Amino acid sequence: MTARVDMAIPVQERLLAAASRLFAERGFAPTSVQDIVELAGVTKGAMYHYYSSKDDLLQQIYTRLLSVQQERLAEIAEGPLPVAERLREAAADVVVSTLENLDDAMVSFRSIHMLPPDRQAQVRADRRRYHERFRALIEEGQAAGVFRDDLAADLVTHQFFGGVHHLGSWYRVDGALTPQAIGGSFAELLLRSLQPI
Amino acid sequence: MTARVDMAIPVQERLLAAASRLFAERGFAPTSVQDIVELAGVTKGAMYHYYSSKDDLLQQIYTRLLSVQQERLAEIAEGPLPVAERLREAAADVVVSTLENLDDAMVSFRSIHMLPPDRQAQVRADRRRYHERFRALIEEGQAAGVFRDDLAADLVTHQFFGGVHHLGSWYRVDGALTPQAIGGSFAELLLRSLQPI
DNA sequence: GTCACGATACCGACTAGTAGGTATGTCGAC
DNA sequence: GTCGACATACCTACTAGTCGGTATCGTGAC
Repeated sequence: MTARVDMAIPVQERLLAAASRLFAERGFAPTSVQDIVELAGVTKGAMYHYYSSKDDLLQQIYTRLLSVQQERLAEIAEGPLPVAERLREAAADVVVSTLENLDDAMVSFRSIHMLPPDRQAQVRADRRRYHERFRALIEEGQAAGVFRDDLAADLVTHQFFGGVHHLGSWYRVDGALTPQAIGGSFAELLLRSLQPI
Repeated sequence: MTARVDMAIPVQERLLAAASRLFAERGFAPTSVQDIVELAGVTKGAMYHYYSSKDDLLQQIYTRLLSVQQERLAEIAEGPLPVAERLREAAADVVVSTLENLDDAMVSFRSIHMLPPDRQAQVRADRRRYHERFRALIEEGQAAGVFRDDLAADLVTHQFFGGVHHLGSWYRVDGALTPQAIGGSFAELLLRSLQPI
């Protein structure tokens, strides 16, 4: 089982990648630390050298993804384009970045409740900030009159991110649709649904 | 811990309700059979008398929800209304029925991969049929020219059900929004995004 | 009416195995 | 010689599921 491991990649990264893969495939609880270290081609000693616990691995996965997405959203949201175009770009981008980090994303979306309550709270707070930044774009467009305002921005955001969270349960890497195509379609759906009456 | 249990409700139902609650809250794997029987106010003997395994409980929860939703969708889809109205009703209804069975729904959406592969396949097949029935409504509308047809019906369906699956992570029973209001808004978003250009 | 008797409903102690985590050992670089 | 980077051996807690047993119920004979 330790055969096909690329030993050039640092042990820390191999462990995190292995954990992400297995957590995404089977879920957090049913994946044993033993499974992870075998896939990474090391032993438990190595894992507990770099990470303090199984929970720690989960949190690192979560943090890694969210920091990437938060950065990209901030850059787009603060850009110079009109609000409708910024929202379109932000929507398409979160789809693409989710699909490009699908293991991490699936784990993040499905396994938060496996963290101890305090870690969980922090994670939720981070995600909430992300959600609010996105929602603010919609509200900005509503205030400017370019989006219909008879639908709560919060609800629209939840509905949209639901679609994003759900990507992992149907997207196939070898399928016909590229991440960019899906992102474009999702963004179009969102923009269209916000078009004033 | 066996204090607040309504002993009038049959043991089988109490067990299923307890399992659904706990699986929804903590996930399948981290919930022990002991937790379930304590919440239901019985012992393991009772549980293994009515159910063959922990997996069996999960499958019963799944089946219970899907059969309800499948029936309701079929009734609506075969109704006499114009296709746009049938889609609106179906969309709103799945939101309402999901929120009315939120524990079951969360478990179904999050814990399929905990079932043994053969059970899992059957469950996926059932869900796929549901998905396809819904998608057929969209395709019918596209063929009739009342929906735009430059977006794949499959993609639209996935995006919409993503929003439905995600309901459990933000909906609060004591919140301001009723299930009907949310269903109405979701349906409006969907219909709007399908409006011809 | 009551008694025998078989079935159903349920109890709770037990087991075999697995899990996360730790303690200690090895070894090469500097 | 000591420090980082791992390996190996092991501990303890906990889990799903089993099993022998009991209590209650339904029912038919008399």
